[in-house]
Amino acid sequence: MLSKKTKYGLKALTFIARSEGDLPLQVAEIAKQEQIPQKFLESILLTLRKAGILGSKKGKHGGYYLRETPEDILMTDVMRVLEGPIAMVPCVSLNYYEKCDDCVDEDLCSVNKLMLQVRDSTLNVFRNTTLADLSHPKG
Amino acid sequence: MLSKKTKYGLKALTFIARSEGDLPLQVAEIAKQEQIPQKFLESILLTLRKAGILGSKKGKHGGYYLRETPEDILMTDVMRVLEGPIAMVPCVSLNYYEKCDDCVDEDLCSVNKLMLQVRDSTLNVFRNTTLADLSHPKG
DNA sequence: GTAATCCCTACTAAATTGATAGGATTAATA
DNA sequence: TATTAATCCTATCAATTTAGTAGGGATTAC
Repeated sequence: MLSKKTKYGLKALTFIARSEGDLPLQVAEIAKQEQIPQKFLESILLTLRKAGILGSKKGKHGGYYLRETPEDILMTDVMRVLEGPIAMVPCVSLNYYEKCDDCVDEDLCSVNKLMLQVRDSTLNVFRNTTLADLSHPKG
Repeated sequence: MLSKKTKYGLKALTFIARSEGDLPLQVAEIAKQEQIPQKFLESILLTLRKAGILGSKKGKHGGYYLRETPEDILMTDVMRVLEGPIAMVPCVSLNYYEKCDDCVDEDLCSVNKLMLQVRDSTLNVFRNTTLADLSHPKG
């Protein structure tokens, strides 16, 4: 299951991408429009900012904005920040590889074999989808 | 993350497929060979039996066996039984569709748009992978 | 200097996961 | 028929994760 965190994060990013003004958008505004608990959203946007996807401005009239144009924001990056590793098992993870302690030979492991394919196909989707793709009515 | 249940289930199925004798295999044997807690594995194999993927024989010299040949056991079925719906959100699920209560228009929803693609690509893998594929040394 | 806004830490309730425990039921066989 | 070996079933439990809440600190516009 997709976590609410990821779901809210994606919705918020899309909302910001669609607004595309010069002014930063406030958490309160996004939370209201997208029906997301404000405090929860706050922590999510903070994560996205720390990851370099969002920028922020503090104080009055502050808020969040995209660091790059939607066309340049890939889902690989967004999903890794929000949902964690794309691989479903560490032994097929590109960025967080870890050998299973119980696994004698990865080439013989059915879990490895299957999840490798799933990872590749999922990665293929994320690598070819930008925030712009998600923000347009059709596409 | 893939659950241990699914991981163990896949390993057990592969083990049974590779053994391919006439005799049913006992939980204790599989658990020992695959390093799986026996009681946990018991409940997993029971689930697979109730789903029609495994058959069982009770009593002395009993055990579990495949109901079909490995070539005919699709990962779509196995994964649905072990891990649940393949879709990461109910609104893109084929078998368990549910509309999001907060979502005004699915065609405009970025989460829907992205997860639909992920579901399709994952489903494509599962539909084209059989237990036989996972059981052979190469493939 | 005040109001608005992000920033940060800590806490918590509920759900899920990964088991374990104990025994009921069934079947082979001596 | 008694024994043994297996599946079957229910209940319980600890640890972890998820989804949030609470409260305030820091910063900036005006």
